[in-house]
Amino acid sequence: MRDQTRARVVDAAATVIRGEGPHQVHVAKVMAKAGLTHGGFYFHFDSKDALVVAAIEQIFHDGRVLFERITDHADARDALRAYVEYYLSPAHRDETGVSCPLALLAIDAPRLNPPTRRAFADGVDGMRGAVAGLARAAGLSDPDALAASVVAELVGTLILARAEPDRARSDALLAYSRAHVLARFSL
Amino acid sequence: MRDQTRARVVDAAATVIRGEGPHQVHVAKVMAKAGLTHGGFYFHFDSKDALVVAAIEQIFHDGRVLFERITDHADARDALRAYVEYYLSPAHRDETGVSCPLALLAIDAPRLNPPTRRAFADGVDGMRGAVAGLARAAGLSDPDALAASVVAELVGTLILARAEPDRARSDALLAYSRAHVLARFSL
DNA sequence: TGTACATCAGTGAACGCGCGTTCACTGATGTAC
DNA sequence: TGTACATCAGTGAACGCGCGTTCACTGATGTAC
Repeated sequence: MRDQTRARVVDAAATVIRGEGPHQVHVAKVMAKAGLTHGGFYFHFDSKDALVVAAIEQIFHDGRVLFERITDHADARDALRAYVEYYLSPAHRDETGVSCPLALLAIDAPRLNPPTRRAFADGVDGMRGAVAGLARAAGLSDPDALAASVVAELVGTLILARAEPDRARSDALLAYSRAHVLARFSL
Repeated sequence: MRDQTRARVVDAAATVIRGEGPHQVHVAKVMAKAGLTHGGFYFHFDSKDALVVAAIEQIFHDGRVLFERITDHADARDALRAYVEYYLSPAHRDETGVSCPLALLAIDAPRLNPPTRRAFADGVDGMRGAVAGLARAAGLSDPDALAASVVAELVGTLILARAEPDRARSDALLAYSRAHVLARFSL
């Protein structure tokens, strides 16, 4: 019961962060989203910051699960293609639920409190490592550097596509980077 | 006198946004930074949001001036090279003053209030247009699409380089993207 | 040139509200005997 | 099996502080005559 309630609160906070950013996490709002009153909050968390840390870890966890589901192919080249095509799709750009943590949090990362920042840095390492692993399995040269550079390109494109108010131009931005990244992966 | 004071307040707000993000702009703090008391704030601005809009416009203006200074070369290829090399330099990553507005604000853009969001979208258009102009002058094919894609790559790399706590790894990230972007510009 | 008045560019106190945190209390569930 | 008590998982009121906004006021400067 206790663990389930806590998980509901963390999920509610993660939803707020995804939709409105980390500084819009407010105790009473998140507790209400979870169907509770704010008074019981400190039975589950030491502070609001502790909740934010837990929610960001949850966001990275959800991101990893999504990544594994999308890249679940026997062939590493198929996995890379599926990943890039999903990452730079209009569906991913418009997704309000589980999505890439980096595109949600990267600019705020240097300003977050130390434990939150560590949770972020660990998440980025995991992401880059996973892409590098696929690149290595696909026989591409210098997979670590390639993965780091491509991840930066994917994240930048997704962020700017979400910032572009004109839908057609946003779609074009995604399409161009998609073709370019696939070429970099020799796909 | 009035205009000078207002400009000081806007600059103070821009400094706060650059260092701490748009949601850290507080009337009393910004006025104190400008050497004033908070009571006089509404003599210069209609609301706090109006100040944020003005500060973001200032940030884009400063960014354009910086861009023009760096790309002030007779040859378009020299200008592109200078731009990319500065953009992806450790100095730019560590710069706390005037810097690229996109790398500071892009994730927050969709959540800003409408006038602020418009100021952001106009700024992005100006940036992409400037890079596309240089690409066209350098004789590169499909300059608009190339500019859009490269800007996304630059922004993504700078954001992630700033988020990476390990300095050596951050430097490596910049170096790899630098080489890659210069190659895309045939430089 | 001097006087009266208006406007400018602020100051500093106060208000009201939101939000993080605390705390006394409560009904439901678990445990001892 | 029933009774007494402890613990769990919350509720709801209250506190204190920060922050956006308002307002009465003030000394300095500008303008009319």
